Amino acid sequence: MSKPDTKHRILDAAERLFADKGYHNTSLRNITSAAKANLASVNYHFGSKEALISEVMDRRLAPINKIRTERLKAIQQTARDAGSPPLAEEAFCAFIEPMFTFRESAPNARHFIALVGRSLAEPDGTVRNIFKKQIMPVFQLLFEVISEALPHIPEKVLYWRLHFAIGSVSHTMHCLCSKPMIHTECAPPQDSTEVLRLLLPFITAGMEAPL
Amino acid sequence: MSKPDTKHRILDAAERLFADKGYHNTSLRNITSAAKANLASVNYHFGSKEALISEVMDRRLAPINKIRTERLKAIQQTARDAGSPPLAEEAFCAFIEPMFTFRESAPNARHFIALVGRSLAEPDGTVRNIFKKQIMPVFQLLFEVISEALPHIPEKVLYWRLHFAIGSVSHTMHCLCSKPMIHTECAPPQDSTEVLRLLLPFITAGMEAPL
DNA sequence: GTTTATTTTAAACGATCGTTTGAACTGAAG
DNA sequence: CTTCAGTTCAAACGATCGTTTAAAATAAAC
Repeated sequence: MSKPDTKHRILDAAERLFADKGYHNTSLRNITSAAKANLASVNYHFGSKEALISEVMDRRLAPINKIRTERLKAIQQTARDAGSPPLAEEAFCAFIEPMFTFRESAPNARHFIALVGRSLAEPDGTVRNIFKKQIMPVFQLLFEVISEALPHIPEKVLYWRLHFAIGSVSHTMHCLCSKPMIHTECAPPQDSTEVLRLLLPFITAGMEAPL
Repeated sequence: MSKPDTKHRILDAAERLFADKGYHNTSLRNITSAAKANLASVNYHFGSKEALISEVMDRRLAPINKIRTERLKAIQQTARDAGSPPLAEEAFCAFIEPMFTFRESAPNARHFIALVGRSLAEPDGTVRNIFKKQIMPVFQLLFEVISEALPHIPEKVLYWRLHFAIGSVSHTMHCLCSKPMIHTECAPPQDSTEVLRLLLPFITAGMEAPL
């Protein structure tokens, strides 16, 4: 951490500001002044604003997606060895839990989670494509495992249900940081694992719903 | 439509561009040139960019939310008259279907649906608050009806499940306009009512999931 | 200590933003 | 025809954007 200290500070500040105000509404001057760095240092260390957001996303998503992939493949292998289908709930847990775990792992980690939660809804292709590139293989694998878990459900139905589930997850992730929508009393969860324990049964029941 | 023709053209162009590129990434020059209007006409007719997006949202949301409210109140009244709880699926249908119906009602209506779907994920408070102001009473009413439909489920659980359901809905609404996430073959629905018929059982099963 | 390579800095670049201005145009009322 | 409110228009406002430049500062190598 001796030399590229500036780089880290920029990444941290960018992560927080992108999550709070969005990509287009955050200027490089906002970021560099928050990071106590010179304006030109962003273009020096990263090349461009787009390369910066790309690196902001990648440094967190890569390890998280690695864990997700490992867990999903383990579930797949265990089920095949046992000759019985995997559990849909376990598959979704493997997909979702790493995000919640990371969220609690560091004081500023929740900013990134909100950023990721918003990524799929980003109207601009820049952010969305960066996120898609990272998440697509995991989605594919998740879809595989879910297909094996629920072989009686047609692929097209499964596709859309997975789509709905992703909506629940991403909406939850970026809402855990902001103000509650309906009831002020219900909203603030100190420990987000409580939300995970509510989210998993919801998704599982939806996925397994009768046709 | 004789005099304020420009106002309509601006609203339509703004609706499409805000949905496609987002609020901050769409300039008034983009809008006025698409609407074949003068740059200053936005500030003349609306006052500001923020007042414009507000009117873009309101002119569609107001009638849709009126329908939703009427249907939800009718469900509530019918159930109370019959002395039996309402059906959760009917309540969600009353909430969701008007959006899908509107989406198919005009060739350009789908742009607005995408805009609304993104609104809750907007990092900027401007757009989100405009949308919240319109949607909050409907959310409250929906929560009421769902509470009566599922009285055995604790309020806090119900709150979060409704939260998850809203995530599914909004994600679906803004994704119906863009590229599919996973399978190219599954995605493009000509008639979005097919998606509604898949979405409702998913949400209902999730809401009614065992504790 | 001198010479390299790396990083930081202040200043400026051209472009675009939302908004404002004041004159030109419009069409119906007097 | 003249008057006048309503509308459109070209032009400019100051501010901010992402990026670039070239010099200054720092660290590393010899």
